[in-house]
This record gives sequence, structure tokens and C-alpha cells, in this order.
Amino acid sequence: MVDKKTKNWAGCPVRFGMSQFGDKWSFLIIRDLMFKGRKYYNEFLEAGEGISTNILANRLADLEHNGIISKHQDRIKRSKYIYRLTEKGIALMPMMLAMIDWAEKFDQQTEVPPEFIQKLRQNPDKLQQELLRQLEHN
Amino acid sequence: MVDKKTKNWAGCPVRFGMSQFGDKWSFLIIRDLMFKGRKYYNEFLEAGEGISTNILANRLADLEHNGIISKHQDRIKRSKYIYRLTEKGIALMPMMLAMIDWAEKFDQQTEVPPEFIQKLRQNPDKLQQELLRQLEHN
DNA sequence: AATTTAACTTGTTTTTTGCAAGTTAAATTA
DNA sequence: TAATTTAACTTGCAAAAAACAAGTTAAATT
Repeated sequence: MVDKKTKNWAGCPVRFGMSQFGDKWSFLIIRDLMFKGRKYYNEFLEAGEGISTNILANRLADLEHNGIISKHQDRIKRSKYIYRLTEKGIALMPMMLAMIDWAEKFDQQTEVPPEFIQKLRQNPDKLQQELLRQLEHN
Repeated sequence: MVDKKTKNWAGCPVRFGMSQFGDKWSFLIIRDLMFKGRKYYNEFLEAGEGISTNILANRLADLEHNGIISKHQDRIKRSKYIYRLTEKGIALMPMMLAMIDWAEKFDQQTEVPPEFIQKLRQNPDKLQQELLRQLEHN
């Protein structure tokens, strides 16, 4: 039973989440990394959401500082940097999937591929395994 | 299989989510409604997070406008208003629980009651049923 | 050697937030 | 019943953050 009397979750998990990745742009960067295969600064920039260069740089730095993403020099083109989700970042997948599930239910306009949403509802673990495998290929 | 080639989820569910409840204060209000039994304007104000009165009023109005919460006059004291999660708001519970699970893993300071987190990991459906029942009692 | 690419940084304007004080309507108290 | 208190806001202003435009730097390409 959940105890409403224990006044506060002193270190509140929701507040913690918000402090680590809790703004629009951070969420969208995590989405890009998790589901869209984007990994370079300019791929995020050109994702079409309209983020400004300074804000992008700032959010990438924050996310890296919070251990949600990591930054590596590209081996082939050393002027490029590859951003990746860390284990901590990858662990946000259930939350992201829950959000996608929710949005698909309540937003007419949301266009998640039907087979994605079907898999999400019928066999979420399997979908997650597939997504994780894709992340490792990056 | 997730198709990375279908360039965009034209109506992106993550962007939709962010537009509906995607800022720190909205999240904290939803948390208060979902887990803490708070339902009056001044309970949110005094929750200790330090939200300003104008921002609280604004976020409540936005959440109501987005259909995530509803506002009713208190029957006993008609100068008070009761805020409640709608079905759409209640449906955010899996996302919130995923967030709590995540935070508990990665934040030393997070203090979720152990029996809550244990239940969340061992029998999430049952926990959710219990939480839903509590919401209906409000 | 000159240009282009990629990832930023800097300066300025605009928007949003935070803070303090004020308003309104209902309920309680004197 | 008049005066005070409670509850939920609104308003005005200062401070912080975001958006916009332009500039910098280092590496790679021409």
C-alpha cells in the first residue's frame, strides 16, 4: 500500500528526473539518439525541430554531465563527435516507450508506425530487445 | 522491426508529450495529483517545491486546457477548487512509474519507500491497480 | 594554400520565469 | 451585520533563459 502520510519522498524521483533530462530539448535529443539513429551535432540541429545552436550545445553538455550521454571523437573523421546514450540513458527507454504509448492513445496526429505500436502493446519486452540491439550497432 | 528510414514520425509522440505536459512544473503537479493526494491550489503551492503563484495558475490552466486535469468547485467549501487527473492524465501513470523506477536506480538520494519500489518491480500491474483505486477515492 | 565542414561560442533581442504585492469572492468571526 | 480571514488567483516588474544572427576554431578536403 502506498503511504500518503510519509510526507515527502525526500529525494523525489520525479524532481530528480526533471533535473536530469526534464526539458523539451533534452527529451528530443534523447528521442533522436534512442529511436532515430541520430548521433552527430548537426544531425540533431537538422532534425527539424528548430533548436538553436547554443541551446543544443548546452543540452548536450548537460546530458553528458549528467551521465546520460557520452561523447566520442569519430575515428574516421576526427572533426566530428559521436554522441551515444550511456547505460543510464538507455535505461530511459521504458519511460520513453510509455510516453509513446500514451501519445498514440490521445493524439490523433501522432504517427507512430502501426507495427511499432502493435509490438509495443503486445510484446514490449521483445520490442525493447530489438531497440537495444539497434543501439549497440551505432 | 523499427524502420529508421521512414524519416519522421510526422506527428511525433515525444514532441506531443512535451507540448502537453513537458515542463518541470507540470510534471510536479501531475506527481502531486497522482501520488501525493494533493488536489487544491494551495496544496500545490505549499508542496515545498517553490513554484510561484502565477506559474502554478498558468500550468493548471494549461493542463486543464490539454485535458490532463479537470477543475471542480468543492461542494462543501465553494471558494475552493478541486483539481483531478482526467482519464488522459491518469494514463500517464506508466510513464511516471517508469521514471520513478529509473530515478531509483540512478540517484543515490532518491527515497522512494522500499515497499513501493519492490512492488513496482515485482508486480507493477498490482501496484498500478492500487494507485488507481486511491485516485478514485479522491 | 584556400575553401569547406563540423562543432561550437558570443552578443543581442525576445520570451519566460520568479518575486512581491494586489484583487476578488466566499466563508468565518466578532 | 460588519470586519476579518481564507483561497485562488492577477498584475507589474526585475532577473534568467531562450531564440536569433553572426563569428570562431580546428580538421579535412580541394
